[in-house]
Amino acid sequence: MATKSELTRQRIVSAANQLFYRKGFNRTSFSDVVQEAKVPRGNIYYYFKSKDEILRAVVKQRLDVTAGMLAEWDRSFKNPVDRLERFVRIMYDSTPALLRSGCPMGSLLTELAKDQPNLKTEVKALFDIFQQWLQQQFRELGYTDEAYELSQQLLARGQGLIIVAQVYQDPGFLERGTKEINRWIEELARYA
Amino acid sequence: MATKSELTRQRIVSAANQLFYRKGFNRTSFSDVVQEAKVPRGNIYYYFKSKDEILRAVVKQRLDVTAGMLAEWDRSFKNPVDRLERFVRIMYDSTPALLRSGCPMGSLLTELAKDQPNLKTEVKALFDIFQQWLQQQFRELGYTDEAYELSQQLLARGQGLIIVAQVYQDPGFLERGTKEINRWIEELARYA
DNA sequence: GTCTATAATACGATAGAC
DNA sequence: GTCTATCGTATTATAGAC
Repeated sequence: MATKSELTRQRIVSAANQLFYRKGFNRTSFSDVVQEAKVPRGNIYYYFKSKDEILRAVVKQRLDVTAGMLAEWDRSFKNPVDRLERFVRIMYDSTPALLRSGCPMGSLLTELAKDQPNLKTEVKALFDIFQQWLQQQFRELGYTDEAYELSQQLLARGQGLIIVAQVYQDPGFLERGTKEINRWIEELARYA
Repeated sequence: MATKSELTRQRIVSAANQLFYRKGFNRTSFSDVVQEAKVPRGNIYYYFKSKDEILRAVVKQRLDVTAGMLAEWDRSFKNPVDRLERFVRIMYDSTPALLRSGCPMGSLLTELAKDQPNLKTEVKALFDIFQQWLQQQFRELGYTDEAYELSQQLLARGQGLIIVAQVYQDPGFLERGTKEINRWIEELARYA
């Protein structure tokens, strides 16, 4: 049920989600969140009793959105190559945001992995959902044993591309990189 | 001249350097730094008038250390392939630190690129010094026009490897990845 | 349930004694 | 130059009125 309460809570989570991406988790204050969400100051503690809990809600929301997206891709594309290339295309499609704030899951993990191990574990789930889906695609391509390794390699390639493109503010590097990844995928498919 | 003042300053920079790597820049407080450096509380403002200035000193120190290391590699290895593979070996040699805290320059840049553009620019210099050295090696391999692109690709591969290895706490992924990069380098050398 | 006022703390930074 | 004491601010979090 979409009570007023539920909607307010949702606004807080969405505001926090954006801010964690644009400013980072540690530099985002409660003041930032309530301002962005247009919720009165102390009210946030009615919904979340700590900042960590907001992060958990943000991760859960991202997981839900991602799960929906992946399910949609599964329906839209019958061929695992098309699915993998659809995944790669996110990087191309969201170039401006990636150049500005990096990878939404990679940058968050990098920040929290340093000395917030509990929060890092939460964020790892964002990698897991993509990794498992990618692994499934490689399995369907015929790479039964290598599927896990290949899924990690694809994630690593994406992360590396995004960071270097961000450092040098170079959308072309991102574009060339995604094309190269697609060539790699097609070659894997050919020799499967 | 190594006055007592200089040594104290150096201790502050070294402490900050370690803490920025292990905890991140924004989560490292002055209290952390003076405690680690064993310098009295307010004393730090005699040497640095702001936290940003400490970061600048840390970057400068890292640049000096890196420049010395690269010069040493230039002396030790005559072959650009050997030099490139020596570069790749840092990742293998520093596996435990990378799994714990990520790439010293990549993770710092990811943190600061979000909404501290001035500090991001400072940290970019750490990428530049490696990038230019790598570009020079690819040039010497015969890849005149492609040297810049190849240097970025090598940086990107390294960054990607480190992040995924850190997410999954998987030293094997890092090791296999560095070997794969070496194969790539040798193939480039072969077809130069 | 919703919101204001405010506590409690940690932060970066300053003033000024020695 | 070195250090202590402390300021002003921003932070997370709470108490309690409505």
